[in-house]
Amino acid sequence: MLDRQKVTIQDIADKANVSPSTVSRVLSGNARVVESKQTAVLEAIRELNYRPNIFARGLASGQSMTIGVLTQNISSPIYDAIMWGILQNLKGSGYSPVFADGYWSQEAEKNALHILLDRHADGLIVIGGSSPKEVLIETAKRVPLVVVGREIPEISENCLKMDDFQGGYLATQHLIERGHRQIVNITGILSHDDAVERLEGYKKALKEAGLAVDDQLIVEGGFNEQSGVMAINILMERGRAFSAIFAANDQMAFGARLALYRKGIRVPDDVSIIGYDNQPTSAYMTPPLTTIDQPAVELGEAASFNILQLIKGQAIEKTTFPAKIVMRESVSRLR
Amino acid sequence: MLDRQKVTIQDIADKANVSPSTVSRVLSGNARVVESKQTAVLEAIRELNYRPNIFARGLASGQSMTIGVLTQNISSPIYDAIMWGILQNLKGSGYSPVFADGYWSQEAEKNALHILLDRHADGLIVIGGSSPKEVLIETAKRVPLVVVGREIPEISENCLKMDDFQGGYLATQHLIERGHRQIVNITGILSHDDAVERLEGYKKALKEAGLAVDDQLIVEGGFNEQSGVMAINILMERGRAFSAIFAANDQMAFGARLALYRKGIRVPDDVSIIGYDNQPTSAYMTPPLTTIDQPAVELGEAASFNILQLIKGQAIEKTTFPAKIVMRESVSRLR
DNA sequence: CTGTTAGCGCATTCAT
DNA sequence: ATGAATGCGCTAACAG
Repeated sequence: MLDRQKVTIQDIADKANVSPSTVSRVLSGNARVVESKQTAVLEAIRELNYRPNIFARGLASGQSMTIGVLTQNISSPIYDAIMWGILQNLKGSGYSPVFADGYWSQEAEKNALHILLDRHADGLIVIGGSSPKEVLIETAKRVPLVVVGREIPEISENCLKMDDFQGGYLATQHLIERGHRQIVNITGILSHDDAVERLEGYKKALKEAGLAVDDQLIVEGGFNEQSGVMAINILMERGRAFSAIFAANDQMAFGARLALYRKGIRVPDDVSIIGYDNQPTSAYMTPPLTTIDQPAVELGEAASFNILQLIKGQAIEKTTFPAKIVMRESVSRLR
Repeated sequence: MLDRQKVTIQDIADKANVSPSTVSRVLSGNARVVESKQTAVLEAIRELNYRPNIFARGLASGQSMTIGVLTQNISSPIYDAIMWGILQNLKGSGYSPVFADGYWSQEAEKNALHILLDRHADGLIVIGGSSPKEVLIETAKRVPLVVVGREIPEISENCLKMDDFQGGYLATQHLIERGHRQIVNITGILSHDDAVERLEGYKKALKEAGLAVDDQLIVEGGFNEQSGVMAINILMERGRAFSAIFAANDQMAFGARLALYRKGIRVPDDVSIIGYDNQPTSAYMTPPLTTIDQPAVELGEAASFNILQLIKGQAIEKTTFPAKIVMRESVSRLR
């Protein structure tokens, strides 16, 4: 055992000729301390390079001053944007984020949730995921919770989400309006609510336009580029003709686009594509991709703002993030 | 303050008719306990759904049972792969990883390091980064440390890295061998050692072949796709002709490729590209990209293996990861 | 405003 | 093999 953390609050107290409590007070800022002692303590802290022991602090106060963030895949661009938003708003709040990754697996996600709970996170931000809603409802009773990207009626106030159904609807409608009738849907992981909703939106738009929902034109993807590529292969094998694709996120849209490109199929001349998320990278990188806007950074900011409010015991107001199409040139009009 | 964590070790002791010490013993497994009491305790734990308080445990034991991982950008594919390797090896070790992100900024990185230290991580894995080496040397004295992707002579045993110089050299040599003489280098962030080394390797290969190093053909990138795109724009403005590009990572190679594509320049027919990292996504997604292999998962596995060894006070053996070219069809032979 | 006291929940002596 | 006692470093009443 290394003996770093040798200097304790008592050492500071001694050096500054005050009691430990006084040191604690200037540290927390919860009570007034005479100027002279204040500076003496601060000076001692600096000289001795004192760092509070978070274990002792957590044990005594019951708070960890951390916000647990449960994600599905830390290294996905959309999560990156959300996390960025979270960080921005947490800065200066005194709380630090602690991340745990669900790796798109329900088992790992459960485990990650436990880790966060065990670490006594003062608040929890759950981004998407496939945790049974009962688990989240139960969790919400024990600790301030904000769920991003899912709508759970029982704890609706804790949820922050875009209208995925509407997004899927708009995307599909956009294609229909442009004359497309054989429209593919590359869905997300269907154990995730948002994926299902986007699919339902797609179906609704078709039905509303009097078009049949053709299962052969629906392929379940995995929210990553590879699955977009594979989806095209699957579609080719099925042999159904199509003139447009609605992919449930930009990464899959991107994969699909590349797969088409390799087969010599042009976008949007031969096939139109619309994605989802409006990821900066997609926007900037790919040949222009029409997509549905997912205000990820804003979602993240709202999430951390809300969790802070909840921790402070203050009310939160429900913000809604409407679905919105961002048009670029990956959809063409059919004649 | 919520009163979750109501059930303590004392509750278990009471229910199982033993002393708290005994409960602690079965929990840690550090001492023999009679079978009957053992099962009684386990039963009580299960029934009361007991979870140890990590603060109390950390305070009493001085250990956190966590490994701090300092990254530069959690959401970068290469870090993702490294982290995956780390996770694999940590599983079942009793240690959990805790992540902190340096966001490619020295300031944020310093902060992240402090966070990890404050959390009393029992070991630290620092992936790349731009922390002054003095800081790392000092840190290594206080806590078991493994540095991935940097070579620091003073703590060489703690370092785990590929030969970036050799990688840059090989990549450039490969292009030269194929007849290219005007070779662009889109470098990484030059405050990072690995970026500098790849650049130096590039220069060495040029000189060795009797080619001049032309500053106009060198562009500093940011290790992401966007900077690859921008690099091409910058090059176009400069107006220097070139027939090949060596990009210091696959993401930038990818960006460069797209930028070229948009300008109607074909790869590899008009311009050859070689990347760095051999990222699965690149390999799978982009039109084949010749690249330098970066065994990220293996690096991650080695890192966590080593950190575990260090914590146990056991010796580690120095593994070397040689640079290796992975050839696909993004480099053509010039006639 | 400040010092004193008493735990927070657990691991770890030390006895037995 | 097991219980009792002690303390990890800090915060939060409680007095003054």
